[in-house]
Amino acid sequence: MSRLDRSLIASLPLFDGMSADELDRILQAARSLRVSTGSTIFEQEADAHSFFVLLDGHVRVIKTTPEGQQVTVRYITPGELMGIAQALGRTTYPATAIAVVDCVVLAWPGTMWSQFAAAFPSFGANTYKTVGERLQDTQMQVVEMATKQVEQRVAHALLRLISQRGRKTEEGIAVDFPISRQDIAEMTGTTLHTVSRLLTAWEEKGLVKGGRRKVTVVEPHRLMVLAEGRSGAG
Amino acid sequence: MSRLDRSLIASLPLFDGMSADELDRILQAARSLRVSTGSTIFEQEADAHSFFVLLDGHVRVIKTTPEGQQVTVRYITPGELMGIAQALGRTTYPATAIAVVDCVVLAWPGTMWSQFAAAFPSFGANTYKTVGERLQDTQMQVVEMATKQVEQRVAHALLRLISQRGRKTEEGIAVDFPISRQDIAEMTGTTLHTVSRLLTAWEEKGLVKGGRRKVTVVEPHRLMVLAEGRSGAG
DNA sequence: CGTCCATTTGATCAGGGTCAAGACGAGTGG
DNA sequence: CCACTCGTCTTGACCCTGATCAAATGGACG
Repeated sequence: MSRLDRSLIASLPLFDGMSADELDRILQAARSLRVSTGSTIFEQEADAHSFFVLLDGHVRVIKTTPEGQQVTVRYITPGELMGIAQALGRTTYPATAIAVVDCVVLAWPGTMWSQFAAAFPSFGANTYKTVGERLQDTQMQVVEMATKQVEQRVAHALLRLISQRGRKTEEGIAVDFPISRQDIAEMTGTTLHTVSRLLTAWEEKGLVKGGRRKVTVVEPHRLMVLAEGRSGAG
Repeated sequence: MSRLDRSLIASLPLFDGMSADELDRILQAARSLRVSTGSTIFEQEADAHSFFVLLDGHVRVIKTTPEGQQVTVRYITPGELMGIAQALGRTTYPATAIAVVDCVVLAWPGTMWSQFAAAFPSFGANTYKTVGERLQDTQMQVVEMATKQVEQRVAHALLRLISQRGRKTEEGIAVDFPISRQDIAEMTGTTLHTVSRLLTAWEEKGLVKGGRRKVTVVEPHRLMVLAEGRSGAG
């Protein structure tokens, strides 16, 4: 295995304020993995042997119910932590992580998490900030599911996708990894049929442009109006 | 104001592993408040001047949408932290907290949170454990809302209420604070009408017993069967 | 060229929201 | 002590959103 260079992680907010020497020490403990599309990085209920940072690619984090239904909890972008069961006081992973494209990740033994947090205060603080942000995101999602119609939820989900993982094209802003109708349904608590119907309707109105495992938002602003919902919109 | 005695907090898990001296130092910085039923302890979007520990009573934490709809995020039990915007890296409260009965709370200036976390590592660790647990609870809730029918969600909510805040009576296990149909609706993302119909139906089957702002679960086990839902239940 | 997967689209229908009244019970003021 | 009022709860009627069932179409890739 080739030596990991500190430039891999130096620019990540997670390691903000750490010296070159500290970064090297952290990297020494890491191993880097290539994960091919569709492979599982860690699995719900499994022993949390490691925690990870995604360097490149995109990861979908899902929870599966006892009945086998899947709910997508979040997508992970390069630079983000994942599988931090230790930071949540758990010994098993609360969800499953699947690479939606070929990925590069760094992995550390789970037991090192508390050492890192103690030795590098900014690392601990940044992790907890991440956890705090995820709590707020998740609470927002609960509010949305409790109060908004499916159409608004799907519109919101699309807007979040393009704002955080969008890529400009000549047609508009596309989600820069393959995403199916089923995937969107699992993010919003609906069915692929409903998502398909919505996207078709929006495409007819010129708001979006679809494709096989592909969505491009043509008119973000009008989609935003839709996402706000009917109250006050006549 | 009378001096606060360390016995008030010594038994709380949050302060586990702290010496008498440390507890005294923490209490010196605290002020205690009595909050009467229905009063607001802190308000969504307001500047997070303080964080709190509930000593006695029950608190409902709600989020209000721009359209004015309310969603109950959680109920706080004695001993729990609340309003810990600082631990989430925020300067404003993400939700509103309302006393559902007369309450006693301790409050500390928000600026002290990071000092506490630094000076008393177990305090910091315990807080983050709380945040982690809430993240998991909230994710569970998302999964439930995405995959379960209203009947199952309401059944689950009731079971959680009595398991965490239940009081045994001769009729069964009652929620030990006043809770209306509307409150239950706001916890589960439905309407008071649907909750009312469900409770009436369950009462006819002998599962629960209702009352004005009061619910008693007579047969937790049968309610649990309902909460599991139809898949596999015939 | 055939197979597999994603997507589309139609038809049906039920869960549960909305609208509308009323009943019930608790607290209040006369 | 009673009448009144307000907030909670119940119940009926209706209907809409979105799930379910079913099938066909269309690309992508081997």
